[in-house]
Amino acid sequence: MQSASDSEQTSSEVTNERALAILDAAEEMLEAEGVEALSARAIAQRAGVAKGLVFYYFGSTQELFERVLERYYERHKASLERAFASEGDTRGRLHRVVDEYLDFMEENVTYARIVQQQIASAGPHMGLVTRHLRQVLAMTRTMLVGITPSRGPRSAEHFHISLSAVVINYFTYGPVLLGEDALDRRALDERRAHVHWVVDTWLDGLEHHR
Amino acid sequence: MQSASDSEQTSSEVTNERALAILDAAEEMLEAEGVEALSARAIAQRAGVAKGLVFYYFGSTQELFERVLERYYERHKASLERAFASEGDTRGRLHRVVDEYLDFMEENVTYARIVQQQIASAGPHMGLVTRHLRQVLAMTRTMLVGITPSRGPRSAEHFHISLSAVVINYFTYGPVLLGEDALDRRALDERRAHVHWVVDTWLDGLEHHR
DNA sequence: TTTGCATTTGACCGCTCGGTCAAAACCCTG
DNA sequence: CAGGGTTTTGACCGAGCGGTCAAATGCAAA
Repeated sequence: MQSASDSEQTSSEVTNERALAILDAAEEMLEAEGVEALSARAIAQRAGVAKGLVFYYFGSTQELFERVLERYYERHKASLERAFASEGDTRGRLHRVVDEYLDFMEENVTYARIVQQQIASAGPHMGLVTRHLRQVLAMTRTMLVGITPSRGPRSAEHFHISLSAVVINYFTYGPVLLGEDALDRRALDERRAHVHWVVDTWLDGLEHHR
Repeated sequence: MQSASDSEQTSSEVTNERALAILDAAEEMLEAEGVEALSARAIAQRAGVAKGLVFYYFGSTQELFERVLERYYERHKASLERAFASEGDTRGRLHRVVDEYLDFMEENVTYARIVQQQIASAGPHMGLVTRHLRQVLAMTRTMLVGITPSRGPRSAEHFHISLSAVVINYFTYGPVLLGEDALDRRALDERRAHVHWVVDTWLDGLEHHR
């Protein structure tokens, strides 16, 4: 096989066994220790592999990190598309999207953290993150067409930012403001009810405004 | 004068001229280069001072960073308290709080970034950030008493998280999703209108629910 | 002027980082 | 078995980091 570092460019799969081990190790460390604990040495050790192999397969730690982000995003996208494709009126579909979004975040709090962190710090992976987030925005936009005006303070863009803020920030701010049990089952269900209430209130407000 | 590193503990002022220069330099660098560019060397150079002085006055780079955070927070708090203290009914006061919040964020985007970053990365200054954010939550809570139920999905806690999410995230996600001009005067005014609409819709919904 | 303390300096230490690379190990084919 | 490409290793490099500290400087009181 060729040195893998130049054999793929976009979001193609990592097939090689060792490369996958490295990728998994990186993701595990990210979940367990946080992004600042990541280093080629530590990842290699966790994967049971020599440090050089990280660079052999991924070229640089940055590229490795991007592959981890890609994997997260693929799951995120698949999860949302499922909900977007569902049947019913906009209100019902929107509730399903929100549920899917919340489900995903429950199981991937780390993803929420990384994205917020990258955005807030203008980190080195902004290009990737930008591309991803804009695709999600595009989904929301097509879904809200006909419901929201195309410009102004009630445009789909504003709702998208607000809604994803309401969803995502709970997972980062919640534990800080309410204590660690903010991510308990009970608390999460309560938050879910809150988000659904927010969605309904907004939709009512939008209808009323027309 | 005593070695300043142990002369103060909480949020007391930095009076010394050189210490202030260092503090200002740190804040400037934070605004200009981002948090990862911060280093004792770089800050000292920008302040026109030897590196050792940073440790002489602040003990460690961590403590220096905390002082920068403190200063931001003092301004934030002062800004919000002004609005909370205003006259009128809850709706009017809430709009004033939101306006003040938006004004503050416009002028201190860096603060928004740092806080989000610390929270998202469980950074080394979580204790400080937690203390600050909880004080702000306490303000919101007292303001919404009688309007929101004390528990459940429409509690003041949920609204606080949602509202501050809607306010703050625009400054971090906006430029990513809508392009750099998301922070233009025009775009910011539009966002302001959106946030006010959100507040009104929520208050209407809350009244309707009682 | 001398003494003593507070302030200021920057060379220096130990450490970790990302990344390189020559050599070793592995593996398939002739 | 021999040869040759691929994969894997880990010592090594230069750079930057936070932090220390002995020495230099400034300064005010005796």
